[in-house]
Amino acid sequence: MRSDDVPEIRELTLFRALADDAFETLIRGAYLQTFPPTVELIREGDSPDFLHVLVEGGVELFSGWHRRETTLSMLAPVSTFILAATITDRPYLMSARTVSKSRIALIPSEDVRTVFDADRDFANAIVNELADCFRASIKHAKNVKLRSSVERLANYLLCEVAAQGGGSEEGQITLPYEKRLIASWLGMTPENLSRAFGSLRPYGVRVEGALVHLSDMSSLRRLAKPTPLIDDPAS
Amino acid sequence: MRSDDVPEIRELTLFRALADDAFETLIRGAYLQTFPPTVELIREGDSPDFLHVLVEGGVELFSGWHRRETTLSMLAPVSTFILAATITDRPYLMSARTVSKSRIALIPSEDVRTVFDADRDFANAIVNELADCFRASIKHAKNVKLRSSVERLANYLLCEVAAQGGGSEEGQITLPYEKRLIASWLGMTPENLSRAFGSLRPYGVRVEGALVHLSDMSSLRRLAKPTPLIDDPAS
DNA sequence: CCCGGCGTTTGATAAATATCAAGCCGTCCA
DNA sequence: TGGACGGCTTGATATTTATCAAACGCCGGG
Repeated sequence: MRSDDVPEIRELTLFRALADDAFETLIRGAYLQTFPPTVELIREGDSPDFLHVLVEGGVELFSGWHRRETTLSMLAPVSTFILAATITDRPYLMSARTVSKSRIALIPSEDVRTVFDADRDFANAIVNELADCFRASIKHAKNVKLRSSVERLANYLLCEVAAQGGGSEEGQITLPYEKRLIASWLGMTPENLSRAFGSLRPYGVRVEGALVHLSDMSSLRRLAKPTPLIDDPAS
Repeated sequence: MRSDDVPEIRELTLFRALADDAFETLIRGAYLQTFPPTVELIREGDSPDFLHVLVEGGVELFSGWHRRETTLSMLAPVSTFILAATITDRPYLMSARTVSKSRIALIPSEDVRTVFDADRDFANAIVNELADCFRASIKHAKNVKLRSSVERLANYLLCEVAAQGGGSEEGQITLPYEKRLIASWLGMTPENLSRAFGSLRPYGVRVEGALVHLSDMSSLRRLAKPTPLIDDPAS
């Protein structure tokens, strides 16, 4: 790894509390690599050689089964991925591909396990990260099992407008990636996402390419019935 | 806690490697309680006062949203639950209720966090438990998002027959709990589960109450197309 | 022993979602 | 600059799944 990349990694929540020598162990065998879009980084079923840390760009976690495919997570910097597989040394459950040009740190799994055993702060950070991933996954399952596709889209839009700093009555968001990915993450086909946008029109949702205008968020909220126990990524 | 209950707890994977004094800290404030069936133990949104350990019986983890409800996990002894909420001290994402008479150990969350910080073996066990929960949740999401309800049922039956020690060509299983719970876990209505059983008849599936006979598992397997990355609880 | 309740099944129907097909519209590349 | 490609939309249709209603049967309580 280039030495001027190191401070950047050091700043990540996962590594901030780490003792210097433990950190040194981790990065000794680590790479920081840049990938173009749509590169498959990981194939589900393979063994976890490296813990991955997305430093810049975007990554999709997805899974396939007999001609079907679904997106399970969209990652933004800074996130680790396949932490659970790394820690327990079991095969990946998801594949990963870049959605845009991305910089990714690759840390040998064995080193992660070594430092995990030796450094309590690191172990602590790992556990918190894992717990967050678990909770996110539960929320995802609840979203899919409890709501219709229109309801999922409505809630997605409300989450995005909050994240992108819109008002509480109207707002505007730019979809952060292709609609087909949003559709797949929300558990529907692209055609269905289009139609779902259409059926949100009476609730003040207007789409122009990647731009979405929300002109009546109260009414949208009445339809979406958001709850922190599904929709709040921080809760 | 009654002193003759202690050895039983001590045997659990989570506590086996634990130093004596650390274990003592955990046990000091703990209860072991017996609950009748259908008691609501935890309500989603509440704060995690206790880590729960199911010692005997059965527990359903479920979640509701506006008149809808879904089962996210069925627990058999010995399992912990709401570990993630306990560790990160955030509200429960799921409710829990007993499905049968159950004995459950309740360990104050604060004690769990204290021992977690002090004892490396315990931290290690916690992380493995968490990683397993996370992976199970991912598998659940994949199952729901990638397969139809008939496919989910077919795979469920194959999992059960393997767990209950059936052969590889034919076998018989007894459903471990009410069909409505299985339906809810598989993400369908009870009516639909009935019909799904019906459409598996040509694949050698015959139902008699809680007994299910599988007379042509090869054909069932061709339909189900099981994969360890969704169906193997141990992988 | 009979009764009532609840879980289950079955049927009829409706709603949600996917599939197939075609056309549109950008972008990228030759 | 023309064209090819991929993503998006729209329409028609098929499939999947849910809902509503009724009947059955098991099981526990009076």
